[in-house]
Amino acid sequence: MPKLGMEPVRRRALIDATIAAIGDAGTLDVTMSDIAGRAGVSSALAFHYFGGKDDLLLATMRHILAELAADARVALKSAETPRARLSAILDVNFSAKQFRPEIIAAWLAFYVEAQRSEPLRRLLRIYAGRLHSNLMSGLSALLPREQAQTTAEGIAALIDGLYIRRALKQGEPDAASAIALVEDYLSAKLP
Amino acid sequence: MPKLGMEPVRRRALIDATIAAIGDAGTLDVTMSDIAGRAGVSSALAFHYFGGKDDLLLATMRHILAELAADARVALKSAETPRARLSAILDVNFSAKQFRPEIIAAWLAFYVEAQRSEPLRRLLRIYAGRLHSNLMSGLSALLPREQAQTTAEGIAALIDGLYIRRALKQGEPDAASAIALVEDYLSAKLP
Amino acid sequence: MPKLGMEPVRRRALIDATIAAIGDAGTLDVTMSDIAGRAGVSSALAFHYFGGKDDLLLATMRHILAELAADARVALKSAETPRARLSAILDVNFSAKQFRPEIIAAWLAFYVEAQRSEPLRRLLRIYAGRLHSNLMSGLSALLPREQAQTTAEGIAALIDGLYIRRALKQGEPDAASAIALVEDYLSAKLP
Amino acid sequence: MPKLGMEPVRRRALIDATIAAIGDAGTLDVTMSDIAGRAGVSSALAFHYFGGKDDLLLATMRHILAELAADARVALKSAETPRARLSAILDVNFSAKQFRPEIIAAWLAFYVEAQRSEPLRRLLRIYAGRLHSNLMSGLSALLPREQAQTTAEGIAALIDGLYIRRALKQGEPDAASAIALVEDYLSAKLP
DNA sequence: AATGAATGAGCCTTCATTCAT
DNA sequence: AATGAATGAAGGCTCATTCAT
Repeated sequence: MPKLGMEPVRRRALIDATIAAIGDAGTLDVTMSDIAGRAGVSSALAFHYFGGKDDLLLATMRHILAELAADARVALKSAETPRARLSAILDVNFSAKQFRPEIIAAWLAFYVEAQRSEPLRRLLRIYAGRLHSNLMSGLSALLPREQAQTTAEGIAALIDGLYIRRALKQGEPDAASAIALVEDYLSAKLP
Repeated sequence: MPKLGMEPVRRRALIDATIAAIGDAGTLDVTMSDIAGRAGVSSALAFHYFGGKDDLLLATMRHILAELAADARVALKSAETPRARLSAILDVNFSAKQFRPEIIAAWLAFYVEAQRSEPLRRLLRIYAGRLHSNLMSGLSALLPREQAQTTAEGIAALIDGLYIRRALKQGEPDAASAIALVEDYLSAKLP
Repeated sequence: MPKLGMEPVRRRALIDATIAAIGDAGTLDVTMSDIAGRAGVSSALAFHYFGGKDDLLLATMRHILAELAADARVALKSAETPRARLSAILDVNFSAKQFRPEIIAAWLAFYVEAQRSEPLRRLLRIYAGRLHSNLMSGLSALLPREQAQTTAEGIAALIDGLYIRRALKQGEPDAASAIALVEDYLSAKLP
Repeated sequence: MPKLGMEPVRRRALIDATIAAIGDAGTLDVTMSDIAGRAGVSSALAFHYFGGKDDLLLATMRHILAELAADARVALKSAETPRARLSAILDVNFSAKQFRPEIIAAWLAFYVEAQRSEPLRRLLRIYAGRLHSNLMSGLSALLPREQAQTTAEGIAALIDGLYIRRALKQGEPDAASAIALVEDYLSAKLP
């Protein structure tokens, strides 16, 4: 029973289904039919709205990054000191919403795919740039320029490293200890 | 004209071809035909020697890890202080032989695949364990147990993070600055 | 705001769009969506007015043939001798309006399709019959019955042959030389 | 039960099956599965040997034209006068082997497709050139240059026209009357 | 009068895998 | 030891068509 204004609803449902499918499979190697099935529509509709598999995947990654960016924006708004900004960023990156098996799996899968897809690479680079500048917004008040840069890179690498290492473990991700590890790094670096 | 004793030669050629193929593609999503073609044999031969694609892939990962382990063993043998052991480990992980685009790509691809393949996950866990104990063999003499543990985990995460972040860059990997970053971390942590 | 009396307007727009689409594609293998898009309406409307793709195609061919018949009727009206009738027929068939790339493409495509579609075949046969009788209306005064028949068939085949051979050439169709060729044939046949 | 040296056998079977399929359908719009099924193999094999549908289609047209060229070569070899050469060409073009429903259907379908496919267009142009030069090899001894050219073009157009008009008829093609028509044209043109 | 929403069916293509030789 | 021959299964994508609004 066709209704009007379904487009945004379907788009969102398909993106959510894509994340779920990738989360289950641990790869981008999921079928359009699977995704569409999870969203409760035919695969043809997914093509109708997104044009093709690559586009759906790209839209999905874009969605994930947009959520992350929105969360970060909110968290930073209530941080009152540079040090608090840093903790806020970590909290967001390892929040219950982000540090979930599905999101982690999608994250990794997209990283791998980025080696082949220029648009995807661009997307991830933008995210990396945003993370870096967010980190610098806290670090540059606490460390000399050079050291701030190095530390920002270190934190970024640590975050990605902690994400990827999750792939080897089973059970629920342990955000607390991940955060603790990065905070420990920060403590060692800050005077 | 069939020759005798070709088996080890073919196996090695196929594994090298697999690494090359994965390196070019940036995924495990390479065909057996492509791999066999690169090795100069028919794809049927790859099946003959390895049984199937998964097995070939597993053998390839095993080979990469074995090389890494061998390199580490050699490097640690000539390290004379605990601190030197740590640097030796870093040097090996970011050596010209390991920190190459192909190996990096394979690494990532296998990490992702590990989410689906138990044998692969086991393999990577063994490597992670080995890295951890290698790091501890240096750290436990320099830091209290607890701190040594945390630092070892931090370094391991940093290494993986630096590997994964390579996927976003182009051009040759910059081993020197990767090492510098980890060494900087170490300096901050060690008294 | 729905308007009244839109039906004939839409039907005509859709038929014109069909000719244009076939002309561009060189096949009947055009999508209803493409056609509807060119006509500025939704594809559902095309179904509403024509019932289905085959019906739209048939209506289009019918339209082309009707135009041709109308042109022929006018041209023959002002022809005063049998010989003039023949030239008039040729002029119409190779007129700027008929001997256009789009029409030629449609023509061929429909001929091919006629092998599968009985209604289409009937349509083309009617056109063939009309052409034949038009030609006879000139020839029978100039040649004995038998010879007139043969000549009419020859001219008809020549016309179709000249149309089909256009498919291999590029650039604008050269009506003049086509007409010259048939006129040359006529001159040879007429005493 | 795999045998060696099957390649040429399969290629030929697939080309024959393609002609048959096109003949039955009256279009190039036949499926690879249908073709492969007729040839008694899986569709995957058709891809294996030909690379894709377009390539198989092209190979099929090439095959048809090669057969025609071979027949023409033989027929011309035993023609002893210029006039005999002309009749020989007609006999070949309307021989029982060429003027068959399947070949006619394929012919037309390829003509239509030529509007879209450059390689196909090139192929048909080569055939047209060959027919023209064959015709000129007879005509240039019988008519002044200019007239010979025109006549060659006329005959070529007549042949194609007679082929295309077959699409409207049913039952077996009537080669005799087709030849008679062209011969009549020739008689009128030759002194 | 007109369309957005939705889908079933089908096609091209790829690939891991098998097997007789 | 090595391969040519062959295929089943699956996936991305397209399109004519329907229907409630």
